[in-house]
Amino acid sequence: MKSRSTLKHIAEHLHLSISTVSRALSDHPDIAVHTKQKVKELAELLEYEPNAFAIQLRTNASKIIGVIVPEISGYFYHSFIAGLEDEARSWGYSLMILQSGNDPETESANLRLCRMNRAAGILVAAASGTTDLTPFERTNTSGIPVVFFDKVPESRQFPKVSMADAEAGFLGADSLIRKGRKKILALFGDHALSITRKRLKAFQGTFQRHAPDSQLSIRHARSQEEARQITLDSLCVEEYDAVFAMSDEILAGAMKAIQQQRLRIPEDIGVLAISTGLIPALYEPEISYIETSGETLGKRSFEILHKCMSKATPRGEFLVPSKLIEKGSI
Amino acid sequence: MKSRSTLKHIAEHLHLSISTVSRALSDHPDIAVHTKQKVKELAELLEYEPNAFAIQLRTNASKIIGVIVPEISGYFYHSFIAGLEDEARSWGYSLMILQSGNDPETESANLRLCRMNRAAGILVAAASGTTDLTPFERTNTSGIPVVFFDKVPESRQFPKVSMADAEAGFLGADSLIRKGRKKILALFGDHALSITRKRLKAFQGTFQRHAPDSQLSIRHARSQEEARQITLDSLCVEEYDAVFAMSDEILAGAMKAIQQQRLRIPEDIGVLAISTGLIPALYEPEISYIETSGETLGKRSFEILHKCMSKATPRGEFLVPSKLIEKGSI
DNA sequence: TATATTAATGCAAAGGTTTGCGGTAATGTT
DNA sequence: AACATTACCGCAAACCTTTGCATTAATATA
Repeated sequence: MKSRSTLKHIAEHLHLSISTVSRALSDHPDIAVHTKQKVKELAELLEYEPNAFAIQLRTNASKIIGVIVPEISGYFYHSFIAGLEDEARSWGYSLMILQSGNDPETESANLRLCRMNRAAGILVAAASGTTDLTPFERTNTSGIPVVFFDKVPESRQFPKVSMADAEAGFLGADSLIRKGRKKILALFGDHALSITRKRLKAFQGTFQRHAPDSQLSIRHARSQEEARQITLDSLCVEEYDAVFAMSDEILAGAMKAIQQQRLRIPEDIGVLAISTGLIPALYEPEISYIETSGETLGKRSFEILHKCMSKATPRGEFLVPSKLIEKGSI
Repeated sequence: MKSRSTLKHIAEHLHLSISTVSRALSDHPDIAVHTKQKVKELAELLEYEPNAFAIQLRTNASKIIGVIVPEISGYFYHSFIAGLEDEARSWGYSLMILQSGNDPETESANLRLCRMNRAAGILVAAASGTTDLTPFERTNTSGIPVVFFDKVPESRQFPKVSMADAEAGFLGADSLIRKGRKKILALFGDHALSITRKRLKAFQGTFQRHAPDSQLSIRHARSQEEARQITLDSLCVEEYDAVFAMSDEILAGAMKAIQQQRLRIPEDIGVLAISTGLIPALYEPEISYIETSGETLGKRSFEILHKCMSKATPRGEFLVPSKLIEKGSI
C-alpha cells in the first residue's frame, strides 16, 4: 500500500513552499509559469491526487449531492438517477444514493448522513408516509439546499420539480379524443396520491370540455395485479374502445389482462399510457405513451438544485413537460 | 444559515477540553459517567453532528463505497444497486454511484474520483471496452480494495463476483429437456461477451449430454430489436417447440416477435429466459425464468468487498446461484 | 507517612489543504 | 539615485477531529 503523495512531498522535492505548490496546481496568477510547469510535471510523475477530505474540511464544502428516493429499482427512479448522474458529473459533482424504503425514519437518518457529509445539495423524493418536514428544514437552515422531486410535499417552502402531471393528463385525454375513442377504460393509481389526482383531474376535465359525450370508466388500482384484475373484470362485462393507464405499473397490469383476453391492439382495443417508455417498448405493437422522462426530470432537477447551491433561491414548483410518443397502439 | 456546532463549542460551554468531549461522545472508559451524560445532553441540545470531513481526514478512511457501472438504468444494474445499498446501509456505508457509459476513459476518471474521496472500497462492472487494468491496479495498491462484479475481467488478480452463468445455462437447458421440448430456438447475446459464452457453453453441453437428439438453433443478437428480427425470421420459416432467451433484453425482443406472430404461450410455443424477473412478470401468462437476482448479487458483492476492506484478501470468482422460477410459459 | 495505583482530564500534534498577508528581489519611473 | 511598482514566493492560521502521552487529584497500599 503505497502512501499517497501530498503537496508537501512535491514542495520538498522542488524546494518550494506548500502554498506555492498549491497555487501552482490551481494556476494562480502569482506563480511564475516555469514554476507552474515544474510543479505540474512532478505532480504528474508522483501521481499526485488531491486529498478530498482536506479540501472539503478546509473549504467546508463537498462536491457530493445527496439523493434520497423511496427505492432505486422499480419503474422510475433509476432512470431519474441515471439522468441526474450524467448532468451532475459534467459539473464535477458525484451522487450519494440513499434509499428510504418509504420509511420516514430511515429518510431522516439519510438526511443526517447527508448533513454529516456536508452534501452540496440534496434531492429528495419524499417517502409516502412523510408528513413532518422539520428534518428537511433543519437541513436547509444548516446551509444545505433541499429540493424535492417527483414525490413532493404540499409545503411551498422548498423548491420542487416534478412531472407536468396535469399536462400529461390533458395530453392523454386529448389524444384519445383525436383518435375518436368514445368508450374508455381509464385506469389510475391510488386516489390518495397527489400525482393521481392531478393526472385524473386534467384527464377528466379535458373530456368534459372537448368530448362530453364520451363514456369514461374511471378505475383505481394500487398495484399491478389489481390493475390486471380490474381490467380483466371490466373487459369481460363491457366492450371498450381504449384503455388508458396512468403509469407503467398500471399499464403492465392492464396489458396482462388484454393479453389474457387475446385482444388485438389496436384493432380490438386501443391502448395509451403515461410512461417513461421502457415498458411500452416491450409489446407488439409498441404502446403509444405520454412520455414522462425520468432522465429529463433528473437533469432538470440538477439545474434547479444547482441554482440553489450558487445563490439564487428559486421558489415554487417546476414542471417537466411531457410529450406524446406515437407508436401503433391507438 | 446557522453555523454548525463543533466539539469546541460543547467544550467551551462545559469548561472541558475538546479531547474530553470527543471521548465522552464515543463512550471512552476514561471519562466519568456524569461527564459523559452532561456532554451528551448538550450535544443533543446543540444538535451536534460530527464533521465527517475532519474525521475522514484524521482517520484517512471514509464510509463511502464507490460503485462504477456502465449505466444505471436498463435491465439489471439498478436492482444490483438497490440490493447493495440495502446491505451497505446496514453496515453504515453509503454509496457513491458513477456511470462509465461503457467508456474506459470515463471509467478511469471515475476511479480517480473514488481515490480522491478515499472510498473505503470500490465495486465495478467493467465497461465493455476495458482492457487495460492498470488504473484498477493503481487504485488497489493505493490501499482501496477493488472488486469486480457482473462484467468481470479475465485477470485473476482481483476478487470477482458474478452470476453463476454456467449454472443458469444448465438450468435453462435442463428445464427445457424435462418439459420435453425438442426443437428449440435459443437466443443468446453478443458472442464476444464472456457471459454469453459461459451461458451458451453450459446450455449446449447439457443438451449434448442429456438430450443429444434435440434440435437446437443457436442465434446471437446484440440488441432487443435484433432479437425481435431474428426471432421473427426464425418463426416464419420453421416451427419451434420453445424459445430460450439468455437475457431480459433478448427476451423482450423475442416476445415482440411472438406477439407479432400471435402465438399462444405455452400451447403454440414455450418460452424460457434467464432474467431478473421484472420483464417476465409483464406478460400473460408470465414467463418462466432462471432467476439471476440483481439484489442478491448486490448483497453478495458487498460481503466480498467487506472482507477485502477488513483484512482478508479473498481470491478468485464468487458465484451467486440462480434458480428456476416456474410460471406458466413452458 | 510516604509511595504506588487509579481515575479523570488536558495538552498538543497530526492529518492535507487553502488563503490572507507579509516579504524580497527585480524592474520601471522620475 | 531614490522611490514606486511589479512579480514571485513563503509564513502561518484555520478547518475539526482523534489519540498518545502527560498531568493532576484522589484513593489505595505498604
